[in-house]
Amino acid sequence: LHAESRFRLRIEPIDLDLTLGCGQTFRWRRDPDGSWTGVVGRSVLRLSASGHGLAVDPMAASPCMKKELSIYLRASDDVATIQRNLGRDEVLSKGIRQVSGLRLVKMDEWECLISYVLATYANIPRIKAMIDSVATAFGDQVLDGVHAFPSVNDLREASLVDLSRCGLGYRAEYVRAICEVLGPRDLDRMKRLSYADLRSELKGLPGVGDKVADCVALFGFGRLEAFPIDVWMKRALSRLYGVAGSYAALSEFARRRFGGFAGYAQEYLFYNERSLATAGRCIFSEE
DNA sequence: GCCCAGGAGTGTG
DNA sequence: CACACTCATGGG
Repeated sequence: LHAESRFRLRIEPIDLDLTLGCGQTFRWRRDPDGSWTGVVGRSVLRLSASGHGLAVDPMAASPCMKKELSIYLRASDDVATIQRNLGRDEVLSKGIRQVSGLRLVKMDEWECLISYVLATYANIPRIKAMIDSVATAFGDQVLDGVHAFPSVNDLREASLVDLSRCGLGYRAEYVRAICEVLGPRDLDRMKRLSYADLRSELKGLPGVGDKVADCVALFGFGRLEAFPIDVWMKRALSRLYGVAGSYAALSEFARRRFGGFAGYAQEYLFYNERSLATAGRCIFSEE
């Protein structure tokens, strides 16, 4: 690890508040000046808006950080095409331009899996605290007070007691069990599975049900057709589309309605529903 | 102190 | 398949 100077990343459109603050990823914090500092792989990066992209200040740099960040922020996603596609939806059509800077992220598969197992039945501030605590306890320090997310082997060596000390509650047992069940090459192999097969294999892991499996498929494995449905999405689907029912039924609704970019639609709707609850503001409304 | 959380697992009707 | 109950804990 060595210090490196600031560089630019061409990526457009992107809004850091929307992308890093919407609750899809948990290792970023917003600085008072509007920049965001977080951990990607073994790099610690400070991002700020700059012209047609981002200015990146590496606080701790790793060899492939530019490529890693580009992948992480899904720089090659053609947001204009995605929005044109989703904009055919009557509900999304009106306000979709306001969230054009909300990009999905593509996290490391392992980090994403554990993060969303921890995310069950907890609020976002607590999820961040749990993940920071796990990283601090078991991950390599890459900068003063900042630790990379622990590898499979790092966590495999952690005892259940030490995991519990991170404030994970009953989730500690899930993490331990996943370390036990998951073979060293399993996640790599799963990258080649179809969405349906990937989903069903993820659901075979302890602590992974319908919703977590879809989150990991979307934010970890980059399957844009995945449409995670949590309490917020149930509210959104009920309020905006008048639909309710089982996970399978709502999934089928989303698949037919939003198609291969359902994941983007999900994050737009998730952000919208949460900002309605927390700030009383919303972009999308029912017909 | 109370409430609830980007649910999952298990048991029962 | 639908529902009920429990799970351990901390941030708001």
